[in-house]
Amino acid sequence: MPEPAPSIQTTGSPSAARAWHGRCDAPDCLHCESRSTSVCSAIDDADLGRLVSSVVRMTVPPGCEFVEDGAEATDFFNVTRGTVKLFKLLPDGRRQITGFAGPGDFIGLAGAQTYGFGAEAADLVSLCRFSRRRLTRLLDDFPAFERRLLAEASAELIAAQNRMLLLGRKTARERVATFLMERMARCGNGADIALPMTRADIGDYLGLTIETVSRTFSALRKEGLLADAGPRDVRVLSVPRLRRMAEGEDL
Amino acid sequence: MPEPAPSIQTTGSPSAARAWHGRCDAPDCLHCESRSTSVCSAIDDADLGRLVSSVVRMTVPPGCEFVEDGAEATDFFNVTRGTVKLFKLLPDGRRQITGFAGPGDFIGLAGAQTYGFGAEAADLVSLCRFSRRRLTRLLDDFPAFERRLLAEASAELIAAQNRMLLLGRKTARERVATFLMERMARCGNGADIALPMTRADIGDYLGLTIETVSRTFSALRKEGLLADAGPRDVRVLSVPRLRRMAEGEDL
DNA sequence: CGCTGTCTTGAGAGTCCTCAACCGTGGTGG
DNA sequence: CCACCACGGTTGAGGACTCTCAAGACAGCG
Repeated sequence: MPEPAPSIQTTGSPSAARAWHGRCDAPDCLHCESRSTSVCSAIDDADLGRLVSSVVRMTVPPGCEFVEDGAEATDFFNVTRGTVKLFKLLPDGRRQITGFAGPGDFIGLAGAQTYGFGAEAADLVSLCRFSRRRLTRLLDDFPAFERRLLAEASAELIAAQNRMLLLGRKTARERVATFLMERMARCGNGADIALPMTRADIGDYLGLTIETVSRTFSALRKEGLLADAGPRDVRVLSVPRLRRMAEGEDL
Repeated sequence: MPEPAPSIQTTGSPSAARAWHGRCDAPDCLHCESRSTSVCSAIDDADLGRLVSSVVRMTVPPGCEFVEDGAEATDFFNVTRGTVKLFKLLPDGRRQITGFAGPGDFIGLAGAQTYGFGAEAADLVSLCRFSRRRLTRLLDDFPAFERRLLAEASAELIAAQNRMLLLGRKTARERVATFLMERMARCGNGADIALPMTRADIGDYLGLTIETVSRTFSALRKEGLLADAGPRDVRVLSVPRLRRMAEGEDL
């Protein structure tokens, strides 16, 4: 934990927000970058006024932990920019990253009174914040919104089961290959993949150590499956082989 | 796969059902064993007629795989008795059990058109089956039902995150200890725990091999944390120590 | 230019897996 | 009736994959 975890910036505290964001946007749901992909797509343009009044837009600097495991679950979030790390900790510091949330992803499906996980910005992140009460009212008034949230939760549940298969039964190579396939899907299925997280993050995501992640990347490079494509990007040279490796039909 | 996977018995085929169940109950939601704990509790007694007409009651013998991974998701299930194994497979046969569903648990939250997992009865299981279409109609007509389903999904998501922490970061001892604590909670928090699953199932649930599970049980017995309490039951002799071990504050 | 943080690579160790043998139980059929 | 087999569980020996510890390269930044 190197950084002193800079505080959260919101539209509610304009001066502080300026320090980070340069300027302080009022929420503009109609022209939101994530309008079409997020849960908000379940609400018609005509009803967006209700949404705008329920939301606070925030900008969060890298390293900032804006959800703390065990804290009271007062708010829910929608990511509109950047990447968020969701994680759980053991008392001795071991960490498991349970997911990376990107633009359009909803954070905070807890049900319980307290969060069951922590959340930290991996890079510069923009969020929409809903208070628990306002969200409940939105659910009451917009059944489609609730339906969409249920669909979201179901999809996440499926993803979680895939992650369990990975963590419980896949080898290091298979894990890294799966991770790269996942990233590819998120980066538009091009061969070039952005990795906005550190090796430590990847390791904690895949249940491996930094060193094993690094060694596995090196091995894949040596085998001609992977190439560097920038300081924080890699290029997949053989998608089919990588896919087969991810599925466990190892070579 | 030793058994020829006996076919599913439903109230729709009474004679076959008799072969397993002895008799063939029509669904009686009002007096259901799981009335209070399942998602059905979100529907008032007065509206139970709608529920009864949407449900088929089934009895499934041990070893029967009644949901196949990748198959079209036509039905949803509610467990009323017994234990169901939910799992995912790799092509070479490696298996990860993603959860054990017991009485009151809902199976099938997929969202997608196809199941993302398989389901198999661990012992003699009773189920209520909803067709996808009927369930959708129930959701439309009973908002409380949908709300309850969302809560269920959220709770499962939290559980899934805990399982990721276990699979990614816990040692074999910690995994087994966590498993026992989970089982204890499910068996009413008494010191005696029922284990209706085999060592292979436990291993596939915890991301370990049969042998490691067996060895770990033996070690815990030798250390005085555990004792046999029947052919398929164990007794926890020191709940606090087991809990500490499960949390990762290992000894 | 030194500092810090990230990444890489190597050597050795450790946990868990693989392979194998053995035990006890329950069902089956000669 | 009992030998026989299938199955689940236990235990041992050896091996493998990944982790731990350590050192060094590199980039960003004060």
